[in-house]
Amino acid sequence: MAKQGREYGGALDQLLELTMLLSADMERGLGELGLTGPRTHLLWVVHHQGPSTQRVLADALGVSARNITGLVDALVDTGFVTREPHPTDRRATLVSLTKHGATVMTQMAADHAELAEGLFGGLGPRQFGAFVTTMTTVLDELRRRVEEAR
Amino acid sequence: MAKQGREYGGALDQLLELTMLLSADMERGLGELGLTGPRTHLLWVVHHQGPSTQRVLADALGVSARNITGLVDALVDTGFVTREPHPTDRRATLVSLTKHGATVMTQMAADHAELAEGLFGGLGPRQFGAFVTTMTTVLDELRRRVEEAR
DNA sequence: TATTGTTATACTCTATAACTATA
DNA sequence: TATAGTTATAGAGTATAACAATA
Repeated sequence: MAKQGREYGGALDQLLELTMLLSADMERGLGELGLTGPRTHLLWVVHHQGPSTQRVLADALGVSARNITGLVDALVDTGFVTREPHPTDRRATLVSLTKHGATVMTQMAADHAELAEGLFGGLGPRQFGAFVTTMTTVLDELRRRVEEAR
Repeated sequence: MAKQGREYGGALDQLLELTMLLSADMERGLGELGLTGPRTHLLWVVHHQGPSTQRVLADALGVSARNITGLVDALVDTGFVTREPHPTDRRATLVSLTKHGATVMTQMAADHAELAEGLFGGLGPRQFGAFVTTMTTVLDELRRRVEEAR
């Protein structure tokens, strides 16, 4: 029992270390591009959903509208996005990627795929399949806990 | 080939979602205790390593000495730690847990174990063992990449 | 000289509240 | 009335640089 508990704790520690290394690995290089984590997250949403109002971005990122104003200001200043008037709602603005922003995000998607290949490419098909299955189970349990706690 | 790449990407997305949920789950409740992520990280180090100089804490957390001054200031103000003179080096100060700080960290370790049990307790022994083995492999690859990138 | 920690300054991300323009 | 976004204000975490006290 005690031994089992220690093993579980060790596995959680592995996940936490992986969490930290993964964010370090991803955010490394963002600085050279003039990007930060939150700004990249915003670009990621616009890259996948297309031109979006700031209200939509606030909900997607789970932050206040005021915060989006600041992030978009910075991304306009550094040439990643533009603010355009919304075609039908004159209160709203549409945030779109510039050509530079689109280029950077396309490269980032490729890097994402390369990282995935690097992390999992060394596993056998059986081992990889079992890992995905287990991750799904663990994720479901974690989602359940987070949901229940709200 | 293309299908394989998509599968790898999906697994990486699972890991990233787990990363976000895990930090959300852990930081939930810290606010009620009057703690934040970085302050808790500092307490965690002192809890495990015992009374420590600010220099040691800066290295352990990977942040500047200035930053430690601010975190310790806040933790002293809120009653989690004390600053004591170093017995032999009059330049340095030793940061120690107060009784309250120690109580909170002991409870946090118990919560950590409970979370691990909740996440992995539903897996069979075989499945859990395979998961740990795979995590070890993936972590090694990730550590290798981070090391190589420095 | 080198190291420990602080003061000074600045930037990023975050929040709430009050306000303007529009719906 | 309600919504989209901004200005005003504040707090946390982070950094570098200059400095004081001590090693």
